[in-house]
This record gives sequence, structure tokens and C-alpha cells, in this order.
Amino acid sequence: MSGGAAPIRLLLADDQALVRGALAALLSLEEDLTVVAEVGRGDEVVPEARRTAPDVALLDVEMPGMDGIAATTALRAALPTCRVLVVTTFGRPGYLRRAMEAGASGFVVKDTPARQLADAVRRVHSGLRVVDPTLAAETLATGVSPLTERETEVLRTARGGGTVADLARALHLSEGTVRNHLSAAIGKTGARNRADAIRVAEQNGWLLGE
Amino acid sequence: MSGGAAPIRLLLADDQALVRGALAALLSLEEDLTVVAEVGRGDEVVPEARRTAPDVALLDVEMPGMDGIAATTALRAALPTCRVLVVTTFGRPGYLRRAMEAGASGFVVKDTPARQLADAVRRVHSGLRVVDPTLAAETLATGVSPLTERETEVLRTARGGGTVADLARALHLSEGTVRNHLSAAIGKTGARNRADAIRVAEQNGWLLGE
DNA sequence: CCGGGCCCCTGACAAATGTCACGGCCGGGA
DNA sequence: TCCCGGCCGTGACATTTGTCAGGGGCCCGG
Repeated sequence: MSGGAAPIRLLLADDQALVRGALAALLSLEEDLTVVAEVGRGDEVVPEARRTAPDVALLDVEMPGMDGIAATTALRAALPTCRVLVVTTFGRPGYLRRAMEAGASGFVVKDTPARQLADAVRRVHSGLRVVDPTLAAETLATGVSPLTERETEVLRTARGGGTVADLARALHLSEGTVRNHLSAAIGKTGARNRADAIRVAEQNGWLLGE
Repeated sequence: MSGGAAPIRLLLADDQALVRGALAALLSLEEDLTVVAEVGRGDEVVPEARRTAPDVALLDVEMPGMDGIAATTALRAALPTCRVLVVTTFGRPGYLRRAMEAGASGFVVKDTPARQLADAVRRVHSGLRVVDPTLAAETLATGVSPLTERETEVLRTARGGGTVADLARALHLSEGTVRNHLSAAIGKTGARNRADAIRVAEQNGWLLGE
């Protein structure tokens, strides 16, 4: 591509070491790309990026310590010149919007053909935006979360699988209020259960962030 | 390793194309390994293996069409000379036992260091068994599923998140019976909820299979 | 043969869950 | 200014869920 110029410096963040290493191998095959850092936790992204000054960061969404969206925000604040390409498992359309709002330049699902990844990296590095086209449609359809802030919080806390009393205690709310929020969330997600509502909301990325 | 001999032929099965391609790239770096086939669904493993006659198959556990454990069984039956190395996400100790019973020669979690994967492949190919040591201990602790066949079936059906009446209809059982099985499963898993029980059972790989 | 485990069902009960109607507090826009 | 919507809370209610104590049928191993 850019005959002889300095290669694009990459940072990889994925909690599965095998996947991380494999991605590194794949991307290292390209002459104009070089992997300068690998981390396995979201909260290691910024420190490592500070140390290695990558041009592009590939971030997984699901990570311990800090999710990929939050890491995107933090990284954009710390190193504005570093572009972010978010990678995620297929079928979570809601993540896309969140990622873009957080300042990501691209969004790719893990079942895109491998060859396209290097291209995506190059485009992102050159300032373009890259979005998986199949996902874009879905995202516009699902749209932004219909859940109110409190409903989201309650639902998020309910993931652990505790009783209403537990939630009320954890959130310093009345049991009745918790039930109300839960009921509202169930209605808005079209679910029939609390568990169902959690599944739906999680799938659409409505439970991410602070 | 084996100076000049024919390379080990590999089949890769993982539903995420990016991961699959990346693994292919990683393993292709080794001189004595060559990837001859890649599939994205469990039910494509046997047909593709028949066509390409690999020496070792790397199977992910979570796959559409057919899970990795079932694919292992099928592959062992169809091509007994082909060894199987099962790869999975960290933290699902119960899968190990199932995989071994199904005839797998090795079991590796996705957050093992990338370098060890090629070694694991070579050992499996030479007839050795490879098991992630950290996982082995956990597996012995969790042991085999305490759930009875029907309890497993009910729990599996309950994943979709329906009411007891729905389950009863789907399974052609009485509502009371469904509740009894559910209750037993909750007790055996040490959970407090139906949802909780599903999480626990799923984590331990007790919901796999037929 | 008997006992024990699993399966299926019944019926009844307490607890948890989901829904509804209501009122009060606040902040932002018409 | 008033009104509306989000938020918090109350209380009551129907439904669902989880538990328990039974009873019968089946099959297998002692």
C-alpha cells in the first residue's frame, strides 16, 4: 500500500489470549501493519497505549476490568490521535451506536471475513469510518435504548439473579419502586419475564456503561 | 520439529470467521502445520473432514448447527484416525469431562498463551492427551452433572425464558411436574432462582448434548 | 422378590413476582 | 406560569413460582 513508509502501529485488546495472539499473527502478515502492544483487560488499554503510542487500537467489547466502550472513551480522552476500531461478537447491534458515541472510528463483528480486517484497520488509520454494513441496518432498527436511566440500573443490578429485596437493598430503593422499574422494563422490552427482559436488554447493548 | 516430513493437516471449526482466520494465520506460521479446512458450523465438520482428511481437528464448543462436543462424537465415528482438540472460552470446567467422554484428545481454553497451541496440536497428533492443568482441578471438583435427564431437559427448555405453562406445553408434561423438576434442579445447583439455576448449569456444561 | 431411583402426576401452600392506580417531588419546556 | 415526564414511594391485587407431601408406574441390581 504505502511503499516503504512507517508501518501502522497497533494495540490489541481481547480477554482471550489465544484469540489475541491469533489476531496478532494475522495482522502481522501485512507488511504495513505492526502489533506493538497486547492487553487482556479493558483497564490496561490506556496505560499500555501511553507507553507504546499506537496509531490504531482494536478493542473487544466484552472484557474484564472495563468494557470496550468505556475503554474507547478513556482512550480517546488520553490519546486523541489514536483511532479506535471496536470488534465484537455477532448479533449485538446496540453496541454499535454506543461505540460510535464513545468516539470509535470503526465497528467490526467477529464473523467478518478475516481478509477485511486489515483493510478496516487501514481505512480507520486514514481517517475514514468503517461500519459493518449488515449491522448498520439492524442498529437503525433497534435504535437507542427505550429504557430510562433507573430502569437500566435496576435491570443491570438484577443480572446477578437476586430477589427484589436484594435489589432494593443494593440500590437503596423501596421494593415497590424496584418492582415498578422492573415492570416498566419488561413492558418496554416486550419480554414476559424479568430474566427475559435482561436477555433482551443485554443483547441490544442497553446495559453497558456506567 | 520433524525435519522435512509431511506437515500435520488441520481442520478449524469456530463460528467467528475472524477468530477462525486468525487462528489459521497463527498456526500457519509453524512449518510443520498446515490448515486444510475451515468451517463455521458444527454440522459442517464431518462433511468437510471427509473431503479433506485432516490429522487433527480444532473444534470450538459454542457453534451453531451442532455444538463442539456433539461434533467430536460424530467426527470420531466418521474418521477414527482424526484426533480432536477442543477449544473453549475460559471458565466452563464442565465441558472438559464431556469432551473427553466424547473422544477428544485434548482440551484447551482460549486464554492459554498462543505459543502453546501449536505444541498442543503436535502432542495430540502424536497420540498424547493434552489438558489445561488449571482446568483439570476445577473439573474434578465440579464433577459430573447432578441433574437427571428430565431436569436437564426442562432447564434447557426454560432458557428461552417462558412461563411454566409454556414449558409444560412444549414438553408435553403437567405444570406441576415441570415445577417439580425445576425445583429439584434449583436445589441441586444451589441456586435461588430458576434463572440462577440456568446460569449455573450452563456454566458447568450441564445443558449440552441432545 | 424387594428396595431404590427416576419419572409422572396431583393438590395445596407460602413466597416472590408482575400489574395497577394513586400521590408527591422535581426540572424543563410550552 | 402551568403542564408534562421522569423519578420515588405506597398499597393492593392477581399471577407465577418454588416447596412440600403424597401416590402410582417403571426398571435395574441386590
